[in-house]
Amino acid sequence: MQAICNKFRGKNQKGSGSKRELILTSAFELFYQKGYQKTKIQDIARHADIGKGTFYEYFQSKDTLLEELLHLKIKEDQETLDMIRSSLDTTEDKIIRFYHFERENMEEYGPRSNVLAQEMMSTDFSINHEVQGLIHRFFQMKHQFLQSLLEDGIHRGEIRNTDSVVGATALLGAISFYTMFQLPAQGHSGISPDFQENSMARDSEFFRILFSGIGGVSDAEK
Amino acid sequence: MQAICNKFRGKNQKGSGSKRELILTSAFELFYQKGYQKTKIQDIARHADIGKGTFYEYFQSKDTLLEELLHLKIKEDQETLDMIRSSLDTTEDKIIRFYHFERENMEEYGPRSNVLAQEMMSTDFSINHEVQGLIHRFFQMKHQFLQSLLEDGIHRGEIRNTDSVVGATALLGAISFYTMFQLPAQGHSGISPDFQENSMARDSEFFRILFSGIGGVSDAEK
Amino acid sequence: MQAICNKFRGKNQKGSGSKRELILTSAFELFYQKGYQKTKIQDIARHADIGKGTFYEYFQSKDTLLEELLHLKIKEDQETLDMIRSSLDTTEDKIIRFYHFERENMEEYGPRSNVLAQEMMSTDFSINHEVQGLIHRFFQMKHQFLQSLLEDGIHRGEIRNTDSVVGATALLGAISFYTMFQLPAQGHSGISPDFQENSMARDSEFFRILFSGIGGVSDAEK
Amino acid sequence: MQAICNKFRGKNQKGSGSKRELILTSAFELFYQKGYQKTKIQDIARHADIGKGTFYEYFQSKDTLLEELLHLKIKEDQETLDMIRSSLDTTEDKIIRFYHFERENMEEYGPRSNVLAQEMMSTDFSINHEVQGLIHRFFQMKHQFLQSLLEDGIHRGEIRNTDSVVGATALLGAISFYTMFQLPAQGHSGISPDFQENSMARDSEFFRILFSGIGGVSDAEK
DNA sequence: CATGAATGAGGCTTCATTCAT
DNA sequence: CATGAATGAAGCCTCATTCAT
Repeated sequence: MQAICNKFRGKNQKGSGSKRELILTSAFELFYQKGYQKTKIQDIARHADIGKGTFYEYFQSKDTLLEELLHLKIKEDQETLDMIRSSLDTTEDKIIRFYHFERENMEEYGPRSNVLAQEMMSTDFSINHEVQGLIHRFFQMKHQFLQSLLEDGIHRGEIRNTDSVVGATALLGAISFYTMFQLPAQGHSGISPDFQENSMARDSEFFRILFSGIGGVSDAEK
Repeated sequence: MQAICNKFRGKNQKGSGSKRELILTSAFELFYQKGYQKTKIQDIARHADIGKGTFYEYFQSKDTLLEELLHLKIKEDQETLDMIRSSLDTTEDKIIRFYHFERENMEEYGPRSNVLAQEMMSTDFSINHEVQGLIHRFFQMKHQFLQSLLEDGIHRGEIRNTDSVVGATALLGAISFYTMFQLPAQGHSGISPDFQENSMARDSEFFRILFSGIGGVSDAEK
Repeated sequence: MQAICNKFRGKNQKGSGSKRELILTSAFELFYQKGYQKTKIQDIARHADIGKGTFYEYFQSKDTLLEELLHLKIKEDQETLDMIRSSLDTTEDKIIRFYHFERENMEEYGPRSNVLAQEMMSTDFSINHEVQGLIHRFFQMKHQFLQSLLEDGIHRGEIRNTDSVVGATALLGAISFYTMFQLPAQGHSGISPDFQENSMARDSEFFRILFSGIGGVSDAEK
Repeated sequence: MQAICNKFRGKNQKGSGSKRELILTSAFELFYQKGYQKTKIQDIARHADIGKGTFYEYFQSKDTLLEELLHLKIKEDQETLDMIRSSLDTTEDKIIRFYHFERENMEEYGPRSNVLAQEMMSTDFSINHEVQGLIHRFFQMKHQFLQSLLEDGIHRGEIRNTDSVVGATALLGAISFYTMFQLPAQGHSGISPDFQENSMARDSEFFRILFSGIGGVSDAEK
């Protein structure tokens, strides 16, 4: 997300872009922390240490900012996902990398266990249709990434022959929640107290579940 | 949700309770459909066919209403989950029943692919700390349900010996997303066009993935 | 203008209409006195002795209010003009009545020598196209009234055979300015100090000019 | 208006004056086209092809600019009017020349049927008292010009013996409106569709009305 | 109890003006 | 002199909440 400004520019761009980037970063962080609605322009300005009016030198509106933020995030994430997809790793490793990608995303912003994605699903976001579509695209992107991963894996024999659409959905959900529950909710202990430690071992366990399911011992083990 | 009022009463309860129940139901439905922020008191009043002032005869504030709604929902869901848990079904069937429970929840309200749960995660909800806690409890409840299901299943040998915390998280995420993506997003085709048909077959596939994972063919199959 | 509320109702109308009328009257008065732009919603609210929010109970926006005000004014004026036109008076008397109508209009509102009409011509008004059109209609109405008066007068032999379009324009301008300059500008003496007295005699002189022009003695007088 | 800067200098004058003049011209043009309120400092700067800050090198404020613009316009117009007044033409010709002067004024700026004068009457202009007075003086100047023309004409026997104050008012109004209605309103057909053609013949008719009035046939014609 | 008219705090946005470069 | 990025006062509008009937 640091490179945001080098990748995308709205119509309002000014000289250096450093302040524009500052606003983007501040806004993104606050949206993660407090949500879109509760983040006031004033908050963004204060956080970026600029005047309220300055915001509007760089962005047409709060809505426009969100739009751009989503565009950027989608573009950026898409690139990362493409890189993972085209790597030479096994399907399993690619999925693990996706998980780490999600996790870094989450850790980078805000102390709350809140995913922008989750928030985006909120219909409170449906201020304009443009944003609605972007949010949709955001999910679709991740879903399609996993889907293509599965299809490729199936083709290569690394993945059991499953419905890739269903599989991608399950994977996305499992990974999203697993990621989300790692961060402690603000002021409340996490979903489970145990979640704060042993992350390495727990991650292994998580992947084992993803790949082998929770089902009873396989016939082979008998 | 129809039975909400018979199960729980806030401090404000008045005589009949029927109007109170009407408000609760209306609010719940609208929150599902449009989100908390975008649902105005006026909307609730209109939907319940009462005056705006009447709302405040039964609830101290919009926040209070949400609090109570969550309390009720938690209580109600808790009861349902307890019933499932104490049934004589196999662990697998219990999980399937949980999925159907989630799905009914989703289908009952609103045309949008919006889960109150998802929305609740949104920090836009965090108007007061009380609500924050409730939202947390809401997730924790489902998580703990699945966790105990897993532990019980492991004990009974129906479930592979897994970390129940991690497993419950993965299950909850997978089921939540799978449920969520079944409903078409407003104005946008669902996450995948294929998702609109063959629900029976797809569900089977989904559960197969949950139980057997996506991993390659087991040794036994060789 | 007093009867405004009985003649026209926007979509927002509430019960009695008396408060709505109060707002309309207050706004109309303030627009006359201070102009549209300089009149703040707060001003209207204070003048009508209501809360700022109350304004929006009765009108969708400041723009909408202006629109309605123009609609009303046009409707009302149109009726008055129709009444004058269809009366049995001579054309000359009808024109005199039109002058008095304009003058009453002016005296009714505000201490300033400002005509809503003049103000309306200001492109500052061009907030939306709807309003633009209304302002245009406003002038057109008066112009057409005078035009039809002239045509009728010519037909009846009371008026010299003139181009009615040109004649109506000249009449409208002369009457508007003559009316306008009667009221002292705020803080400045009127256009001419003499304008404050002898209004009867001056009016006669004005009409003599309208009917006989300023040209030299007619041949008949020689 | 091109000669504006050579004729008048405010307190802020700097070296060359050419940039100052540029700003004045740009501002004047834009005020005519869009109105004072809707013309932003940014617009003026862009139109004059200078930086926004540069504006403030030459003028203390937007208000000050308007003040000066009015001062200049008054001075310039005054000179033109003095020239007309002191010419050897007949009174009738002088009035015709005044009309053409007004008309050129109008045609020179902007496509809108908007007279700065009209706009000036708008109290939206009354940002400070100084400006109010200037606007008043602006009208008074034209009024006095016509008044002195009439008095002179009466003295010379070219004009019927009329009240010169009233006569000047009627003339100013008639000429102003006749001028104004020649230009089509933005987006709306002019006050009358016929107004777009035959300007020569129409002008003659207009002056005939001014000089002979609209009254019935004179006795002599009988 | 029921109502809805009234309210004003609070949010987004505009734009004249300042000031560091 | 020239610039334009930065600013914040001020305006419009929303909506949760109150209160008189």
